[in-house]
Amino acid sequence: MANIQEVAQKAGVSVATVSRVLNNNSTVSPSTRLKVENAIKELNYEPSMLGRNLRNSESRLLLVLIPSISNPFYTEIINGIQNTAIAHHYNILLCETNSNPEREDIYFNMVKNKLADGVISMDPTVNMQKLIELAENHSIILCSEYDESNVIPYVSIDNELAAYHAVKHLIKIGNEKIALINSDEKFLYARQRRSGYERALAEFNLPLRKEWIYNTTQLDFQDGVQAMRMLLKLKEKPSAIFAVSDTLAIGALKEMNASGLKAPDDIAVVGFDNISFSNMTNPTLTTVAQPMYKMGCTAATMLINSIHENKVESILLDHELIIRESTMG
Amino acid sequence: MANIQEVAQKAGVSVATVSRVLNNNSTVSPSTRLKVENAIKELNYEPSMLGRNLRNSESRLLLVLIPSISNPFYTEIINGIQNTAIAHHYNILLCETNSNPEREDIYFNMVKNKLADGVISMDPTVNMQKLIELAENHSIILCSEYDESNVIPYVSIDNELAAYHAVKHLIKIGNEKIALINSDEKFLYARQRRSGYERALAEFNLPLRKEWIYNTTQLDFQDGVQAMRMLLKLKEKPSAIFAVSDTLAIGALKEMNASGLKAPDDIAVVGFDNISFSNMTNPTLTTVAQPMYKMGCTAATMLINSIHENKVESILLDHELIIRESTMG
DNA sequence: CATAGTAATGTAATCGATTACAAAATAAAT
DNA sequence: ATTTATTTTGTAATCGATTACATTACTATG
Repeated sequence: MANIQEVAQKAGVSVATVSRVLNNNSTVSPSTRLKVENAIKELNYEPSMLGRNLRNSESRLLLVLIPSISNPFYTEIINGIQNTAIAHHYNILLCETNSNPEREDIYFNMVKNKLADGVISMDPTVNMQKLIELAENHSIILCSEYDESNVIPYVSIDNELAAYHAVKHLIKIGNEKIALINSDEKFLYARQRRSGYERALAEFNLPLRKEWIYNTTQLDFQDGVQAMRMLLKLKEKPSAIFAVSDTLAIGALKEMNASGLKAPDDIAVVGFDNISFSNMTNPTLTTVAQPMYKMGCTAATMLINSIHENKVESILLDHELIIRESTMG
Repeated sequence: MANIQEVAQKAGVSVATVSRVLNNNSTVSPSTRLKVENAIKELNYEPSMLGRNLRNSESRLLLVLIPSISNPFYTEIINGIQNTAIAHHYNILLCETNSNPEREDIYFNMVKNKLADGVISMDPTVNMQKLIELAENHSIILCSEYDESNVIPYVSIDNELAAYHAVKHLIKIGNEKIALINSDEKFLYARQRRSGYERALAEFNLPLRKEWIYNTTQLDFQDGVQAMRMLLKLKEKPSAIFAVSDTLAIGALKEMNASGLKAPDDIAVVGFDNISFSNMTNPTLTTVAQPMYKMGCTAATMLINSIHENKVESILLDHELIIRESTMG
């Protein structure tokens, strides 16, 4: 691959002139511009981003941290991020951390090393301490997951309110014994959603029974299966279930099926996230939809603003309850 | 962020010495090494990859092209790629092309621009012409998808044989009227799987009826729903279905459910890919599993070998038929 | 025609690292 | 003590671009 020197030589001009043509900056006479353009074509020249980035000390690359690409929840968010980034001439680098701190470090280093201009983190297991440290010198946005200290700008939804709405819906359709399948409450969203669940119960004077709250370690289908298995063993079984993730809810439905139970007649189920599978289950799953695409766009816009040294404010977007068969009689 | 000059100054040595400590290359005396290491710590210095990469003209970044991260099929492959890459001190850049040629161009340019050292393409819609052109000067591996011309090394499975096995299984359990839900046959794998389907039918002297072959445009659930809807409208309905993707098969199951039909009693169904959700459906889905993790590892190993100028041969890995409820009486 | 003013191009420093080669410091041998 | 060999360190070129500043080539004006 040719470099700028060779192009300059072939065109019979200096490297500066070639660079000017490349960036169509200052005034280059039409005739020399043509000469340079021809030389570029002939040599099949492509400017090296390494050289350019080193000089400009920017990479126009954005890091997007996700714990696992297998979680369909991230799909639309990433689309939003990507479209927005590309519109601003940035590219994104999808980084799957698998919640592995070492892998996380690799990506943090890319930012420190100027190989990326900023980070959007969607990893709830991210080392917040390190991230905050990184945020002192670099642009970082939290998306969907965030930190209460509000040191790092975030975009998310009101998890407490969303959970409240979901549970209220279950109550409205006649349920009084409502279980919660929650993830590990070390995560902020898990604590917030539990709090919304509790608020709804309290508001209608329904009992809050701790055996109806099951915490999973992961968010896989299998965890939902396991949770439901436990709940069905109870003497007093719940009549409805709010799961904080569609994957858990789908696992729960699967286990109900295996036990010959039907939603919503035997047990009504509400999930969270509106992943594409949630419309493929039998019955289809009632769920809370987050404005994922918009969330992605917003996160990207915030990050790019932050990179350009603009002040950035955290944002909470609206959610929506999508009622399907698993809560419709 | 400090640079190597400042470290050198603080340590009272030359930049060369600092660089030597960084790469713990040649012999640096223990005492100066200590001085340098202290300076590095004090200044919180991290070497700039831009400078290093420019000088070494490598980025140690691998591009992984996928059409869409929403397809769960890629999950394990990517894990394999990532683990192998990291073991060799490479990082991967996940690139979602959305089958958009412009986006594809962006990523191709990153390679031409030395911002990435090589590419693993898993995008069946990739512009093969351009890719082959790129392969003249750069390291490229095709994974799962490939090109018959064999100009670019690939790792895949024997699609014809896998389809043959799947259909033979349907025949063995007593089906004679077997439909094929195939994707667009512009894709090589689609042609190969159809060919395996036809071979199995021919071997058992079963009729090959063109109304039992349905081609979808995409691989979404909805396409499977649509396909099944058409097949159920036929005067003579098939008794079994081989779908070339689990997503299609799951859509088909969904539509059967909606019509009050049960697998396998009314219609047996076999999918392809063994995505995690295929074990969550009701009934669970019989499917052809590809050794996805291994495929990813192999692809990464091949690419890294190729980057290091080693000769690389294409490889076909073994598949496995996983029999579940959708074909078990 | 001389000269000022503007447009076009070139020169060379710079970004932050690596490394061949040169030079200095130290150790070993006579 | 001098020479030689070896270890350690420094100097400066290099990777491929951008850009401030200098210089040259035009144009216009009196």
